[in-house]
This record gives sequence, structure tokens and C-alpha cells, in this order.
Amino acid sequence: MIDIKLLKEYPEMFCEYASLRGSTVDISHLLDVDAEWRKINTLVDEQRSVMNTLAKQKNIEEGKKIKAELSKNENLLRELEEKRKNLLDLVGNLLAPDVPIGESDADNIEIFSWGTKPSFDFQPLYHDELGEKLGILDVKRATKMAGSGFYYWVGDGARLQSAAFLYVENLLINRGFIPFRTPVLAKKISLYATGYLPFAQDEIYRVGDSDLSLIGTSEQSLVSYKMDEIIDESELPLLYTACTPCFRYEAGAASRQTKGIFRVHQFQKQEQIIICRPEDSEYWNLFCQKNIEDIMQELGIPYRVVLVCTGDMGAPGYKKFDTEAWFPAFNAYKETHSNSNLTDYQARRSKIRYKSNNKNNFVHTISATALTERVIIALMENNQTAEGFIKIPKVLQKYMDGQEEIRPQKKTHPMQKNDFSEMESRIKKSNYTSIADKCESIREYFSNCHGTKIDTYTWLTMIVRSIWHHLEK
RNA sequence: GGACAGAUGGCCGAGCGGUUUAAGGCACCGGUCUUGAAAACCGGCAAGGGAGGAAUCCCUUCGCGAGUUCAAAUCUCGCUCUGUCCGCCA
Repeated sequence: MIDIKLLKEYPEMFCEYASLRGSTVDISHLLDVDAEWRKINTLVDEQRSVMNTLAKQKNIEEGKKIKAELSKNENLLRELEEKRKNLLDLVGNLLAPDVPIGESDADNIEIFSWGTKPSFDFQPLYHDELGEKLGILDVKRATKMAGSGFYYWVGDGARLQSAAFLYVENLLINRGFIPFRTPVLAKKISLYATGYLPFAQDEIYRVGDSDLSLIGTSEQSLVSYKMDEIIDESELPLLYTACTPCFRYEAGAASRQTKGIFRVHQFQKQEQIIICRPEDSEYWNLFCQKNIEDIMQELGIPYRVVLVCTGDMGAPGYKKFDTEAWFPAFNAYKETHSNSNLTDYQARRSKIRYKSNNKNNFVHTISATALTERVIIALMENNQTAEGFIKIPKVLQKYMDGQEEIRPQKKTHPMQKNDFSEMESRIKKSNYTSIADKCESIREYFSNCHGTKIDTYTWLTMIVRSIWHHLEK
């Protein structure tokens, strides 16, 4: 949400921003509604004041007279209030002066690139082909189980996934972040507070006819953590990180460009959230970018950074960096991270303020990806070998018992043979009245096969039969 | 899921139709006193909106939403959440 006072002061500026974003919000209509709202608001306040005075004087006659008119105006005020709010909700944030002008992601400006794109003397495989060959990524069975847009990590794939998230979470903790595990269901108010409603309406999975939806990002659960609170200035900044699954509808997304698990309905994401003073948000925006780039560099994935243009920004964004990993099989850079300074846009909606010199101000929020599974599939494509193996980056090896490479192995660990005789004897050693002690027929069945080895099926059948027999009696 | 009880400012807690513009206490902030601190005393201390150059004035908010009334923290209904007991359960 933007500051309506600012809008009233600089309506032309907001109209210009809206057109740069490709937004269709009618700002002059909003200003008209606001003026009307203000007029009625003043009127209602005055009538309420009269009403309060009459009530104090116990003036029943006069009170009755005004009551009807007041309630009519109150209804009108409520209507205008809602209209005003709905319009105001659609107005996008201010834009940083250095945001490039453009209509779509094609107009984003590359500002940095790192790493050498791998040159293979073989045709590199797509991550899903590679994953299937190695038996570490199973899309087919997931589709059978949950539909298109889902996938299983299996064996070393599951380990690689955990390793990457553990590595990133540790890195962030070491840089001052507080780690969270958050709910993945959220009320509508939380989605509104973070700026996802009403804009991303069609992206959100609703749960039945309840008020709950699956989160599309832990930004929704982490920013809402401080909803309605006034934070003491000395506590800022707050650095939060969470690793959660994220759920997105992604209607009609399938294409060559989204092959494999590039765009899916559920994916894991490690998020960076920073709640800070307004004057510091530019700094923390870059801080998050540094974290992203350090992670990419340590993982050895070539990437580039683009400055997102006006048309690709989304309503809450003031300034946004996208980081795009190099995908050899796609032969393209593709978005893996986004890092936005949302200034006070979310804070106004979620009413997160801080107290400074006894005055309450809205905080600024930064929302940035730290890691998603897209990074892991970029890693798979970049680190594949001629044999179809995957080299594991040094930083992840310690989270995988030192494993250096993923090969098509059925089992990585041998089965253990244990002696469970102590565990088996526990029941025998306990002193209690069992069914067999109580029920003659059961004892009979079991005494018949005493000393004979029988298989589990026969054994279970016997138990069922004997219980049944007993119940019939 | 069922039964009962409850929800009041940063916290505790009184009020249960009209001098409550929410008592009192704690915490916090400022002051007096003190070498300094503590204690004591004095003062301040919620959020949001509107009008105004400002001082200031007005409105809203006692979990949330509706209703009754000239008047609601207080009465009625619905919802949410918390506690206790029961049921179910990783």
C-alpha cells in the first residue's frame, strides 16, 4: 500500500509510475472517491459528536431524530471506505530512479555476469533427463501420484537437495540471519499484508472453503510474523530466513522453456527477509545480493544479474535484482533468484512499524531468494560429465559424507544385519495378562504349532482366526 | 470433534447500560532529592483517522463482526482465539 497523502500531493507522478508498470489503476477516480470519502467522513464525525452530546444529556427525543440520518451516512461512509481501499490496494509502489524502463523480462538490463559457461565435448543433458538416468529425480511417478508439476528427489538426489539447503542455511545463519520453520498455510489477511492479494489471486492454492491457502513463498509467513507490531528501533534490522515448500498454481505453464522441473506447483525455497529502517533498505538490498552471489560462486554456477525493468516489477517492488543461472542444456540464462526492495509497501499493508524518538514509522522490507531447487537443477546441468555423472561442489560434499560425485548406484549403503533378540524378548519378559492367558481357543491354536517354524502370513491368519473364534463364542 | 470457562492498554487487573473522557498496580520515560544509585515524591505514558499554520479540537477502537438502545467494555446473536476436561491422534 502506498501513502495516500503522497498520492494526493503528486498524482501525476503516480500516474506515470502506473503507466510504466503497465498498470490500469484509475488514479484520478481514486482521488475523487477519496475526496468524497473525506467529505462524508467529516460529516459523520460531526453527527457522531452531536449524538454523543445528546446521549450524555439523556436527550431521547433529539437523539432519535438524528439517529436515522446518521446511520444512513454511516452506511454511505462504509461503502466509500471499501471502494477507496480497493482502489488504493491496486496502486503500485514508487519506483527507484535507476529502474530501467521496459515492458517485459526481455527488457531487463544485465548489470553483471560471473563464471565461465562450461564447454562440453558432448551434448549436455537437460536436468530431468540426467536425473532420470541417474535415478535421482523422478518426474513420471510424481505425475502419476500428484499430477504434472511435481517431482520426487530420490537417493542421492534427495541428499543433494538437503545438502544444498543445509549449506545455504548455515551460510545465512553465520551472516546474522535467524532461521525459521514456518506454517505453510496462511490466512488471506497474511497474503494481503505481503502484497500477494489481490495481485496474485490466480497463483494461490486455496484449501477447501476455508480462509486458508498454501503459501507461495515463506515471504508470506515471515513478514506476517511481525504483522501489526511496533518494533523498537534498537531491534532493527531483523534478518529472517526460512526453508519451506512453496506452492504455486502456474496455470498453463508447460512448454519447452519449462521442461523438467523448471516450473512446478511445489518447490523448496530458502528465503531471506530483512525488516529494517527506511534509510537502510538500499544497503540490505545489496547485502542480500552479496549473499546470493557468494552462494552461486561457491557452488560454481555461472550466472548473471539483471536489473528488473518497470513492466516486469510487480506492484510491491521498488527495485529488484534478478539473478539468472546458466543452464547449458537450455543454452540460456534462466531466473533462479529475485531480490526486491519493497520499501514500506508491505509494511503499510501489514502494519509493521518501528518506534523512533517516540514516533511510529513504517519499516522497510527486503525479500530475496537465497536458494531454490532451480539452482540445484542448474548445478546438475553445469556439473554433468561425459559419463552422465554429476560432480558435487566442494562446499556440499561435507553434507554428503564426503561424496564427490553422483553415479547411477542402486544402493549407496549396505544393509545392516542386527541381532534383535533382546528386543524380541521384551514382551516375553513383561508381566501382564495377554489374550492367550485369557482365551482358551487362542492358546489352543498357538500350542498346536509350538516349536514349528511358520511364516508371517500363516501366523497373522492364525491370530485373526483365533480372535474371531473367540469373539463368536 | 464435544462440554464448560474466558478474551479489557506493553503487562497484571477493576468495571458488567449513563460522572469511565477505562479505576488501581507493574513496567517504561522525564523531573525533584542524592557524590552516584536506590527509595520516596511530582509529572508523562495506546493505536488509527479527520479538520487546522499552530496550539488544539473532533471521531473510531475494551478479541472480531452484526444487532438492541437516545446511550454498550457492560445486553443479544454469530465468528475467532485461549484455558480446562473428554474424545481422537503423528
